Amino acid sequence: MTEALLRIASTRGLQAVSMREIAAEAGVSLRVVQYYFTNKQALLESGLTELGARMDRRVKQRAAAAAGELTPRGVFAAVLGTIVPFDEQSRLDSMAWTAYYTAALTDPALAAVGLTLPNALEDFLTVRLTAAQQAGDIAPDRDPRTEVAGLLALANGLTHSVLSRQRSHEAATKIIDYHLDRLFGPGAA
Amino acid sequence: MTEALLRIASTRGLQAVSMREIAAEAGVSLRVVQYYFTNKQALLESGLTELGARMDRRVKQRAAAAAGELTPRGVFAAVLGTIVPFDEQSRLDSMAWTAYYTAALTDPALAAVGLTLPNALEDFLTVRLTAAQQAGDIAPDRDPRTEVAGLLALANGLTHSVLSRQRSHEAATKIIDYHLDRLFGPGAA
DNA sequence: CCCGAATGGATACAGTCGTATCCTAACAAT
DNA sequence: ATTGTTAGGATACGACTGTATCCATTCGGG
Repeated sequence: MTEALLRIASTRGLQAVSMREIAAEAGVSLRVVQYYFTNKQALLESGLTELGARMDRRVKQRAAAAAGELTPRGVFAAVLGTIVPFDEQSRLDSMAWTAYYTAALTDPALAAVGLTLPNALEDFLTVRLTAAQQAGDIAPDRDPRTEVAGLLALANGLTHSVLSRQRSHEAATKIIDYHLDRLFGPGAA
Repeated sequence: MTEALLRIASTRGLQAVSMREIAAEAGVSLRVVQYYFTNKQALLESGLTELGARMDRRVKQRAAAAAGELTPRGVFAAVLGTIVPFDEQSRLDSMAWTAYYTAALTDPALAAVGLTLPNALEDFLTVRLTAAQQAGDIAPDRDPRTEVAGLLALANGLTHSVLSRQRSHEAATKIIDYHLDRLFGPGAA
């Protein structure tokens, strides 16, 4: 049901999401949609929550795949590489995510839910980078939080250019790797 | 009239834009809105065009203010510094721009208009950076287009974090300057 | 057995949407 | 002076929206 919502949001936009459209997409009656989600607001929030859960799942999946050698750089490559859409499903999810992000800019209720994950991500990576700095993996004159903010902003910006088909996933990944090389590269300690 | 449209789009979102709302905001009757813009589609496109014109004006204004010493780095600082919102008006315009960008992801008609300026910007900066490279201002092993793409993505990502009030304009500018230092810094030639 | 809760189909309601139509004015050119 | 174009007020239309109501099932515990 929430899947039907996200399918519509990612292909036709959040403004095309109506209770009747979701009912049709999910193959149920309007009443059923009303039954499981009392409000449209509740429905929208459930979509955002599900989107966050998917993102979380993807990061963990990717981290598990690259397990064993979880270097600080590996963690960053996994997380940032997950933000930029890399297959059709993650592209669709990114579309929906962008739609939600934009809606949240003018809808405080959505903003509260939507900012949770990005903030958690920034905190998580900052902790990791601070630890990496103390271990001598990156130069001491770098400010971990600023670096993390820059990398996340870069990943988000690249996501946009990938979504609008200005750039391929590979091109975006190369740019990220380039920046990670700079951060974790030689002359770090 | 188009101003009324952008005022609504930037404060209440593009989905809150209706012909009647614009009429009320502009203090005219519904018929007048219909008269000057035959379609809602035409109305939306006029808003996007106006938004691009404003952005263009701002860049030129900033370039003129920093005139005289138009180093390659100065050009980049001016352009990227203009992308990240720096006052209330540019913040509102960025809000509207984001709304349009998102709408364009699922509306081909808007995408055609909306991709013109970003592409022109990337081309413009790439030409500048290529020239700077030939003049020895940046290292020969850098790929100008890739660098430009990375910087624009960074500026766009930072814009988002500024809009959602995760970061101040000053913090964003500092991150950009840091990256420009790296690109144009010593050891370039 | 049966009765209340969970589940869901059908339909109705008031509002908003984009668009179209009908009717005045004003003003410029013939 | 009349005619045509530009400009705009008032209102109507059908489509769609979120939400509410009324009713029919199904099903598990008393």
